[in-house]
Amino acid sequence: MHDHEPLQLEHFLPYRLSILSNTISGDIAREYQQQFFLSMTEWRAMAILARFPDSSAREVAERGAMDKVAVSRAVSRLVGAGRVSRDTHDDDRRRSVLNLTPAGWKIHDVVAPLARQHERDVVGKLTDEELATLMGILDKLSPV
Amino acid sequence: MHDHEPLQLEHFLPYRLSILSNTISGDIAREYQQQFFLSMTEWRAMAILARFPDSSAREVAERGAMDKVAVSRAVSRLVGAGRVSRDTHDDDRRRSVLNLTPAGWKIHDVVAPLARQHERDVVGKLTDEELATLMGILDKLSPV
DNA sequence: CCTTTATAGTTTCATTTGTAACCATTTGCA
DNA sequence: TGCAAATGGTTACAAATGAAACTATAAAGG
Repeated sequence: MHDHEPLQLEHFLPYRLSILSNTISGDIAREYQQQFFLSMTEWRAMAILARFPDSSAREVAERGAMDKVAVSRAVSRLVGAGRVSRDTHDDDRRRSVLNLTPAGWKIHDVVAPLARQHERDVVGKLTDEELATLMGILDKLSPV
Repeated sequence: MHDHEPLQLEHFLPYRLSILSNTISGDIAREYQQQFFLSMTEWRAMAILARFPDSSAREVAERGAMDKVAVSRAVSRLVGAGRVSRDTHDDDRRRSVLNLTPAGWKIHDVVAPLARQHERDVVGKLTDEELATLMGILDKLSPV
């Protein structure tokens, strides 16, 4: 009678991708959350500020594909915790100028290697060719 | 002096994967959320029940890699909306026996093709070889 | 100039989510 | 048996998130 055609979730790309991504990100996050009371958004903001000092909140949001409210909140907490400094831009007083503080760098220098190691563990399961293909696929599929 | 070695987020796999996955899942979700007031978790539960009728909440959680609280809430809403029926298992009265109702199937039969089409759009950007490699990678990296 | 419009960022409020504690029932085993 | 441990599921409370409204500053156009 009715031909319902359920999805085969186990072969459904968006679903599989979402599980994999959550697993990987979650595994890393758990480690630094315990040690530093650092949310994923906060860590992402810190990583961006490490790489692009003097960014404004908007730039952090753009580079991290996060929304500006999330960034605003993450930055307030980071500033409150003394991990990020917030100044006002000289030429545009709406804009903030964000940077890691020494305390922020100290955390960064623990978490970044940890994240890198975790990535190596994941990537280590792939052949060089698979990795290359995967990066190519990400380039193709990713927005921007 | 200090050698801080910031992460290169733009080449950092967990980060790129997370952006891609959120983009893809978010795009699909936006469509059915508007039309049916259906959260991603609810839709996922429905898709699982379509494919595995008579599942218990725990089975839904397991198959969907969701946590049991999320499932419990999604199922209550679905039952409340008349989209899923909940009975008690004959041999184990702790266990629920869940199924799509006719109203649930009706929604399923709209959303499933929509999801499939969206996947085709995404997958269409890849060559056959890339897709095969990607699925292989997902098999390798995925838990279970 | 001075008014309108755009941009940076924050706040507020409702909703969602995550964790832990909690019932009810069932299972394992002394 | 009967009692502790395990399991299925819900509830309660705190924290995270998202959308919209809001403030402050800057840019654009008459």
